[in-house]
Amino acid sequence: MSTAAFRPKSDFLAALLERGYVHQCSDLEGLDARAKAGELTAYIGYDCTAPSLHVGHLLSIMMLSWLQRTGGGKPIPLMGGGTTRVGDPSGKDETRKILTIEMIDANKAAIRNVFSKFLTFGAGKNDAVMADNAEWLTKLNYIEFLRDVGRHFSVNRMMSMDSVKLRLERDQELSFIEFNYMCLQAYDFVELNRRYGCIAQMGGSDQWGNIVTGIDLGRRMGTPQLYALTAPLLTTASGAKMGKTAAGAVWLEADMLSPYDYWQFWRNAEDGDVGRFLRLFTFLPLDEIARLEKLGGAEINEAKKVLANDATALVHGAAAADLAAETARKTFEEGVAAATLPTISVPRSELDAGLGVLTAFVRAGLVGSTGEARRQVKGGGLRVNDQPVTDERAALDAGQMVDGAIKLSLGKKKHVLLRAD
RNA sequence: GGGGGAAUGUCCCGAGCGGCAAAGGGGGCGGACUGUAAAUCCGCUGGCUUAGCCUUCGUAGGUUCGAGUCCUACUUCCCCCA
Repeated sequence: MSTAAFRPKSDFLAALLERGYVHQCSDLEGLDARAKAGELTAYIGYDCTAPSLHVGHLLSIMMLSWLQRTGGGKPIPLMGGGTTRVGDPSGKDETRKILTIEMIDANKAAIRNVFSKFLTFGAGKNDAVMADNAEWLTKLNYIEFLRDVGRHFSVNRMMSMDSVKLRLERDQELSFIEFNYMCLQAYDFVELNRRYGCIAQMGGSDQWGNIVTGIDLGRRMGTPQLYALTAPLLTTASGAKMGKTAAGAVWLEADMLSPYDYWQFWRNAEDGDVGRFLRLFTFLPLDEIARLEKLGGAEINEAKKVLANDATALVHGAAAADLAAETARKTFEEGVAAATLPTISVPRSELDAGLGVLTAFVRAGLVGSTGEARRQVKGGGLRVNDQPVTDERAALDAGQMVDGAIKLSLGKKKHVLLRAD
């Protein structure tokens, strides 16, 4: 369906469309009417494959938040406590490793708390509800499930779905357990409708097939009309997948990625992405965003700071965002070591004995091995207290401490303070 | 069941006459230029106590002074025939 010509009547869809959250929708008008009436209960499912969500998930969390703050209805984040045990084959060319149930439960527990920063939970009409499909999926009886639910699935149609077709065309293995994933996800939709009157599922564009399968199952099993809404896959202006680097994903949990590094991630956004990111990842009014987006040349950096501050405040709180901004200002604009940079400590005795520079950088986690440290020295990438390291045999000692710490830097952006204890 | 092919630097893709720490990409990291951006150019991209040593080419053996390369068995994947 074309989204361009559509004129939404609900604040919810208006916000989503204006800000660029919508990729595909099964029925914009129908969804719009329900949101206008404030009756749109919608869910998004989250896999429990890692102990933290990352920026890729943020887009969908924002959608749930918009649903609540525009009064369009009730958001339901669904933990995939059950479906993660099976594994989603969508967009994967290989069978995913099966996680142990203990790992899944641990991940689930870690993931849950992010949502409290974006949603208000409770029993009220617009209050969010946390669900977990392990609650119903693990209790299913195989025979009953096949009779009640399985008979509604057409294998012929499932074979034609992208996620399945891709594997078959490439002659890659698609195990039975994965083939069942979409049945379970479809059943989730029906179950959430029964439990909470949920009528819409949102998600990334890769989830379209799974969502539509759920709608179809709902029709056959007698639910009211269900709706699908997907968000675009995010890439940076230069075409790279967003939020994934070799160093790791941009996690939302502070113990997986510090608020300072999270702030830096947004601060380093490409020029061409700033406007889009402001619309998608902050709640700033659109006219304000339009003003920031127009800044040219070096002034765009002001917009990037706003982006970094707001995006960090949403996930880690305003205080952490301010601290990160202040640390960055001192580090980059004044060249002073701020006290809040990531810190490591070494025993005082070790420092007094003279700690090798290479070892120090490895300890700080800035490089992976002394070999890498050597190479960085040759390339001029390492600095101690802002002085380039030229001699790889040099040693650090207490005499180099400035305000009780030695500042180690890799490149221009990565800094760690070394303290003695 | 029969026949043929494949597995390479623990990010990915991919070359590799028996002398190999192993071509080339992509990605990543660093440098220069800038604005903590992009683009461009340059360097790096197994480990260590670095004139040297150690460990890597699906697994296990074998031939050889020497094996990613040859032989045998096994594992996994793909193709063709039944």
